[in-house]
Amino acid sequence: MPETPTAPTPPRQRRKEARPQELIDAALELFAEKGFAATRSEEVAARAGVSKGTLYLYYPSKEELLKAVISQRLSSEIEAVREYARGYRGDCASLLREVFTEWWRRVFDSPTSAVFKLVITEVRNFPEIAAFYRAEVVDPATALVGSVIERGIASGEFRAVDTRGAVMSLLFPMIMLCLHKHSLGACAPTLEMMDPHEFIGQHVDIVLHGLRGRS
Amino acid sequence: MPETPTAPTPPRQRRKEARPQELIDAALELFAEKGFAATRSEEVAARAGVSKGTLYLYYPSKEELLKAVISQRLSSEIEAVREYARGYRGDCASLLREVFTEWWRRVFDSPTSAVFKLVITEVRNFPEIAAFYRAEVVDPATALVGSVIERGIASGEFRAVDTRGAVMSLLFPMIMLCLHKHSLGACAPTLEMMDPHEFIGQHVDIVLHGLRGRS
Amino acid sequence: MPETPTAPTPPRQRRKEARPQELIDAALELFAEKGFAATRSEEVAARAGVSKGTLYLYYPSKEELLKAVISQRLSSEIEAVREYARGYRGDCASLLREVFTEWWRRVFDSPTSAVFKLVITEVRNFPEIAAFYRAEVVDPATALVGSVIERGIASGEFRAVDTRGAVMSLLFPMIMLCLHKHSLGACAPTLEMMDPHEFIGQHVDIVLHGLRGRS
Amino acid sequence: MPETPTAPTPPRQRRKEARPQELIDAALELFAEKGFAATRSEEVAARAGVSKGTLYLYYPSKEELLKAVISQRLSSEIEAVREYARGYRGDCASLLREVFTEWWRRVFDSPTSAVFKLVITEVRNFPEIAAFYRAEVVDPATALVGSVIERGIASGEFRAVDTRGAVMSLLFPMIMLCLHKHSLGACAPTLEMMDPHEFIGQHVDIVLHGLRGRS
DNA sequence: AATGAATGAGGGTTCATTCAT
DNA sequence: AATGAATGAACCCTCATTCAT
Repeated sequence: MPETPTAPTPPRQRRKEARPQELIDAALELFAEKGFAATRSEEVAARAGVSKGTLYLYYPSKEELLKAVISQRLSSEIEAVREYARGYRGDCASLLREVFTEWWRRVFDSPTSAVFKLVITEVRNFPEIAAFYRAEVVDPATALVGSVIERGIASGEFRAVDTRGAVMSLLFPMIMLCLHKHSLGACAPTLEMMDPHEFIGQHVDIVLHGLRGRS
Repeated sequence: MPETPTAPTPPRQRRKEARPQELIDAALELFAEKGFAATRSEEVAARAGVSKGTLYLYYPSKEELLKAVISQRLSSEIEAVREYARGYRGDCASLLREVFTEWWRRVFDSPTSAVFKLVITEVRNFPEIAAFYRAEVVDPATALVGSVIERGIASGEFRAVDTRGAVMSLLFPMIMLCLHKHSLGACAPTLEMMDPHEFIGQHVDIVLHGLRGRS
Repeated sequence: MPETPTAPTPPRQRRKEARPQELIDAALELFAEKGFAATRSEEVAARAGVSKGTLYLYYPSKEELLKAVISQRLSSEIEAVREYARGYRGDCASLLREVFTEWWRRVFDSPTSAVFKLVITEVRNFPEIAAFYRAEVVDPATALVGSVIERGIASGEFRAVDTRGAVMSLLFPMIMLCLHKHSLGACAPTLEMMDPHEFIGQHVDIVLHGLRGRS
Repeated sequence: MPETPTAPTPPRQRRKEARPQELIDAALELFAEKGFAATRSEEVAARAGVSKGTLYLYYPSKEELLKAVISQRLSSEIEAVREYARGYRGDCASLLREVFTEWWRRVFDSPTSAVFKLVITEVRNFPEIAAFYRAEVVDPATALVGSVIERGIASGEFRAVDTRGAVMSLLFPMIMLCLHKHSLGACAPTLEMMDPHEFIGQHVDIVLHGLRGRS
């Protein structure tokens, strides 16, 4: 009796392979919402649709699950940015405007936005996370954006500001947007809040505008 | 006999007046460092130099202590800003530049900087904090900064951007600076980081510059 | 090698069905012996042969365990009396003598005897227990015994005494017997104490005798 | 400046001497109401109108206070009964009827009624109380009432019942009345309850009536 | 592989007792 | 003598983790 060729993996089988991702997704939601310490591992399992014991079949402890959550999410995003920047051709401002409006808008809408809250919240308790985050996220991002701005300064397109500060001026509000989405923004409809996607565009515009011209 | 080798219990001190502030200070440090849930109430007591039981003489529960920490710290800062803005005479950009460089630098250097991390981290677990923070901090701050920018737009000093977004562009990096100080920034010496005080100045400068001229 | 000297933890047993009753039995013994407040929940668990945590798998709090102890024990006895009285045919005095000598002797010998001490001791702290006990035990018992005595008075078999008082004269010593068993009687062999079973018979005899004849 | 001769002891002075009794009274009320373990020593002090520390000036521990409560109350009652019986002249039934109706009614109305609940509740936790109560209360009372009944049997006034049981038939309801007053009776107005004073009279009447005549 | 009953260390909170004032 | 702030052992309950099924 041949299997239907269009369903190569029966549901049960597929389930099993999907478990780690389902657990990570559930954990990210809950850790970001309530904090790592305040989240019970049974809740994570329940949200992933499995029992408490099953969680421990995939991750040896709650702490390892946390590390997996952070590294797995960030790793895929890092790869996405690399891909992005690699193929880019154009001037400095355009690249920045492009990356920010495209990449950050996607990140803001995705579960990855929650990772920033998680990192902010838990780095001090887990040094490994600090090391990983700095090496894999902060440093590459700073280097990428920083080099673009430096090129802009060298070409006279931008004023001679402190590059590191300019990077912060550009990036910090992006991160804050993600943090806000998962903290105050999740508590009740914030009235006086500009639409996040539009804000990203306006913010990049204001900062790039502010970088131009004579100092 | 150089000194008594047995000092089992330091002499009890009766310091009813000073305790609440000492407990709040200790709690803010620890809550911001490890998170509310991961901080043991005994640690807070120990850092304040009292025993576990004494904490409960002043605050009926760990949760009430948290609320006291947040409201007490913010209340005094709110009062400070009010004082600041009340007596101010000058143009829009000057006011903003003044407030930001003076007030935010002071906040960044003070323990209050930790409150932002605490709020971001815990609002979703404690609705009361959300309500308080929105009513006492977010709304007044947005209104204050927003009205200044609107006046700038009305007078033609600024471009006609979305005011709410401009407020975010200005404020978000200030908050991120505070968050960073108590998360990644506290883990190890960050190499590629501009000096916070200088960054505040440069950031206000860039944004205000970016707000000027034709759209 | 006679036996393994290290038996650190007895093997875990999964006995979901039997646990509730075992916990209730252990709790009744200890609550009656030491009082509710003076009994540690860990003691109850230990006497039931489980760990502290297991207790809370079955009862959400010590207080709920107390309520379960009382209602479970009394409910089954109430059913027994109903059964008893339902099928009875005979004169008043005979019914009373029968019920008392049979039913009370059985109760006295059973763990249920301890419930009376528990109720006396804890009603004032737990209003729910008062309501339950009055509705399910006091009122039905008073009604049952009272109606029998009233029939006796109506038929001229008994003197015209106050029925409610006669009920008390009959029942109070039964309850006191149970209380005594779990208080002074449990402290050391009471010398001058008539055998409880014989006392029940003699007491019913004396009171019924005392109810007869002219007033 | 002469003092008023009608107030030889100024209020403060009088207060100090009255303290032990006030503390005992407060403790009896609270211990009987909530149980020894569930009563906080600060509550006792507060009800006696003093501070926590003052309690420990008069009694070295909560347990010693409990013992003082019980022995002090009972000692004075014991003395009262001795006084009563010493001077009595009359037949057996009359003595019993007299003692019961007079003495028990007074006890029922006084705070002493609470001591019975306290003894029942706490004997098993405090062996000293058991010894004291047995030696000073149970044994003398049993002996006194028992000897009267035995004289009644010897004279043919009573049937040849078991004396110890007859004592129990007489006394148990008196004690139950006291227990009830401080447990269920204190929770809400018990509807179907005969007036205690009248019940005492009727009960003695029924039992003495039941003891008479041929067996 | 999956489950969920069982465990027990750990943490929040209470309260008897002490002691500086 | 009186107070009440301070202490810390003890207790209720939770939850990460284990393991019998």
